[in-house]
Amino acid sequence: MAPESPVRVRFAPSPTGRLHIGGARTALFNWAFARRHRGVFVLRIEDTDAERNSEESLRSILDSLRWLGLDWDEGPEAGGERGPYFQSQRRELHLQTLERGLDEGWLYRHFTGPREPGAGGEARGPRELARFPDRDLDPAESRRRAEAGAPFVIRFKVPLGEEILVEDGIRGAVRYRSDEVEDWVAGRSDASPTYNFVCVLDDAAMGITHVLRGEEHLVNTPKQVLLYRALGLEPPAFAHLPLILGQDGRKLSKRTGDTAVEDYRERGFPPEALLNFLALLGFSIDDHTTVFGREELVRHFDLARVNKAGAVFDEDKLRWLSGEYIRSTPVPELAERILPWLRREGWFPEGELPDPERDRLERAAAAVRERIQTYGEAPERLRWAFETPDPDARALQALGQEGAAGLLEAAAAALEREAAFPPADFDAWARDLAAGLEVAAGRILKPLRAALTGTLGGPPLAEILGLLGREEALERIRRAAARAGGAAAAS
RNA sequence: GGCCCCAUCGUCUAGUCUGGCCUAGGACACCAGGUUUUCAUCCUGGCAACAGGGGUUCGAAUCCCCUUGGGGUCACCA
Repeated sequence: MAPESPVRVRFAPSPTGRLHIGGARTALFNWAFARRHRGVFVLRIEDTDAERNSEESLRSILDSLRWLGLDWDEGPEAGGERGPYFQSQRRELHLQTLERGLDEGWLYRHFTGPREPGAGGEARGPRELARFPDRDLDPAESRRRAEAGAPFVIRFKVPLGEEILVEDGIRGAVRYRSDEVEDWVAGRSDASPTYNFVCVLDDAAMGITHVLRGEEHLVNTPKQVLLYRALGLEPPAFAHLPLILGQDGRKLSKRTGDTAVEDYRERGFPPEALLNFLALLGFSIDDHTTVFGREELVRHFDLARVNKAGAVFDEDKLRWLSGEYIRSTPVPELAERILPWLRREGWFPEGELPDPERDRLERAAAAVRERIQTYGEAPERLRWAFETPDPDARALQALGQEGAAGLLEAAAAALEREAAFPPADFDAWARDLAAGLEVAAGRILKPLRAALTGTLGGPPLAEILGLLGREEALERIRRAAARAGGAAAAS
């Protein structure tokens, strides 16, 4: 792009629901494109569907964008010179332009009977495009009937026999013949303008230079290009992003799984991971870079590197990436991140944590860091530490082993004798203990683990001991010893 | 069905524009082995793809055509 025409892109969601994964990816690519070209990223709210709009949706969308770290330069709560940023606030311009189109003859009133329910709808044949006789109605007559109260919608009078060339930044040249474009509705019977109409007016008013949007909009493009022509305006550059597909290979929808960004947030995916994953859907930096952050994305973002084919949303890969980010998070920060989930279990109080609690939290974070892929998995991995464990089958077996009771008693006694808790060099301590009792280390360690956590997996014993604390640990060991096979201890 | 888009491992992709360096590279998943007191992490190895057919060319994953397959869209929703 020429330097004198700075890039201006926009993300234009309608506040009729939470931010969808597909929308987030569109926002991300627009954001990256703007940042890459030192341009402006605009957020515009398409709130023209009064029926379905909600304040709650708007809040949720802004929230999700911010959570992902996608900051907008102009838009709600950011302001800007090219506002308003709520579509509904441009109503005056929209209505005036509707009038103008009628006057200039590129729009016409289509007088409808008592609410023709959509001209077509179902599978339609080749030439049954929406063209209506009112197209050629005398303007004066048209006005007269309107004033007489006859119901009508306003349609775009698609010129016949024209070629419409869309130079798509991702797909290249896409050609349409205007004869294949229907006389689309620009103004509803209640006088409100429709999406295709206002979208163009707003993009023009806001000086949008590049429109990057989902492929489902590709077929809208010829309609919009025709409108730009009628308006005597130069259309922006278009680029249609490949669709995000569900496991079934179709456009991602609620049927296939979670589709809202908030769903992933609630399940405890780090925003960096979701962002990274989204960037990988239809884009790649090179032949080997998989894990990268926003800065790197911006540095490398290029429409030429965006794919044409749709991409299946693979949650396994998202989970892996998420685990990757968690493992690279420093313990104190990870502690902070998983805290909300642990609080939800009632394991930590609200408010500032006192030092002992903070220490416990960090030990907990360290214990799960390499064992979870989402923050949401932390509680299940840590339950044993905060609640009395219920030994599982394998743990029971370990506890029932010959001599388990005696070995546990011996371990408890040895632990009690140690000045430090847990022993400074746990491995050496365990070795010595095993040697003293003349058994293999595993004979002691397994039941110990079972007694402490109720399962045979989990973090290293030293960490378990540290997290539990001397008192609780000893109590668990003794309690388990009392229940373990005591008779066998003698043998 | 009309129109439009697309087509490399099961999945995300590199390579395609600017044919040869591709006996097609990386990642996820899966399988096997190793490290680890356990689980996990980590390391090593393995499995696995150019949809099919015609051209063009000395040479095609790369260019052209056809077929097949998949998707999008056909609202007074955006």
